[in-house]
Amino acid sequence: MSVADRKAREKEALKMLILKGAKKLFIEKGIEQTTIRNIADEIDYSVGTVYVYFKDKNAILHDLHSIGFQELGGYFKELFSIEDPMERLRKMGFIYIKFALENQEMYDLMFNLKAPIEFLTNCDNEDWDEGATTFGALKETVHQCIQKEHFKGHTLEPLTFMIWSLVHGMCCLEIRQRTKGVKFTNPDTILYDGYNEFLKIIDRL
Amino acid sequence: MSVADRKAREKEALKMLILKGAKKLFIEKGIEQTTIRNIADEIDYSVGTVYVYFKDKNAILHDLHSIGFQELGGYFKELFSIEDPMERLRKMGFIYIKFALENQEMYDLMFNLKAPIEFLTNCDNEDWDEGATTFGALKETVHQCIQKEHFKGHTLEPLTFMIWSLVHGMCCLEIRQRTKGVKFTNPDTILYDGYNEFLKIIDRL
DNA sequence: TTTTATTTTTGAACAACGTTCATTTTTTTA
DNA sequence: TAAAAAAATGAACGTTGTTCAAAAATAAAA
Repeated sequence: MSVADRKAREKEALKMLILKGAKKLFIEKGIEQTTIRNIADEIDYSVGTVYVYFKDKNAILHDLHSIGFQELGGYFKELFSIEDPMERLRKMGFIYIKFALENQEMYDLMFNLKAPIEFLTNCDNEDWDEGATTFGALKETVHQCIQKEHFKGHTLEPLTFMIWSLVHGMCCLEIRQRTKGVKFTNPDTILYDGYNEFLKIIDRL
Repeated sequence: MSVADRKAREKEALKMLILKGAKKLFIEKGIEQTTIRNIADEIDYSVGTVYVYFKDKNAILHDLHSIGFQELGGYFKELFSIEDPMERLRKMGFIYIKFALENQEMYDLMFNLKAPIEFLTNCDNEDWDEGATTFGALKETVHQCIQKEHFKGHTLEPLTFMIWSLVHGMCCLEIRQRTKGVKFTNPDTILYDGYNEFLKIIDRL
């Protein structure tokens, strides 16, 4: 019994080692530039071993995308202590942007790359649980704002989606380099400047 | 003299033929799933010929991204006749979303894929003219709104960027399939529903 | 027209990729 | 210590983007 247990633990450990190596290389040189051979080299195993623990590259990317959501959850932790939902909403956006800028490759993987969603589709999995949960957290905060008489005349779900899109859009444009070359007056702070315009608006709602 | 002219015209024609074939396949089966060999087959030329007319795959993607901006310009044409800048701003967003939904692969290429920007970087080109021009058009409309006493207390460039991000974010989430699996009540109309929430807000500003 | 020069097109060949799987090595069990 | 099971291996396969010497087609010169 204990042998099987240890084996299971070792299997899990090696799986994590692969993911850790993959993440390191992804951050170092980009996801597209990282090959399975690179990952195998990084952790001193052969290519074949990687394929014993992961069906394909999409499976690695999906698991790493899930880890990304855990890390985003870590960033969000400090929000729990904020009572006022409007205050929490404001801060949530800032943290979201901060996470995206500090973890660009992971953010790309979580919200932009096709691989994690393709993996789910291949597994006949209709739902994107990580996304649904995170969106649910934002929706709950917006819901509380509405209960406190904010956002009069608005509909919860579309409003929440609009807010998500607003911050996501900024992060996306930045990470995919669409803010470079557009000749902003203040390119370095445009994300936070843009978000502040949003804050100015909702302060009045 | 006329021979050289004809040759130049033929060169241009073949270049366009390659782009046309590439675009067809991109729309049919996706950009990532389309190979140079596919493109060559499509237009009954060999692989080598494609490389005579384009430095690499990024060059094709960049030229096609420029064509995409021309097409977006076509969608935007009807905006010129709208006098009221607020009305024009509202409609601009709708058309932007419409373009994105009706030309998903092209939109992805224009605003998401790294290839066109990588191409510019490789050519030591700092500027992304197509993006800057389109952003400029939006900025001009927002500027006229401000002149008509709308958006009091807001700063032009960050506000414009925020609006762009809002619609881009929605299109991006949709195209990259992040709206599927999140269990929206009305997944089919969420983009327009979300944008309508934005319209409700700016109607009061 | 025939020959030479130039331009255009070709597709085999290369390195690198994701992926597979028969074989080898290691570990567990008898 | 020997047999069985599990884990790890890396050569090999099909595809990819890309290159480039050779071939084919066209233009210029004779």
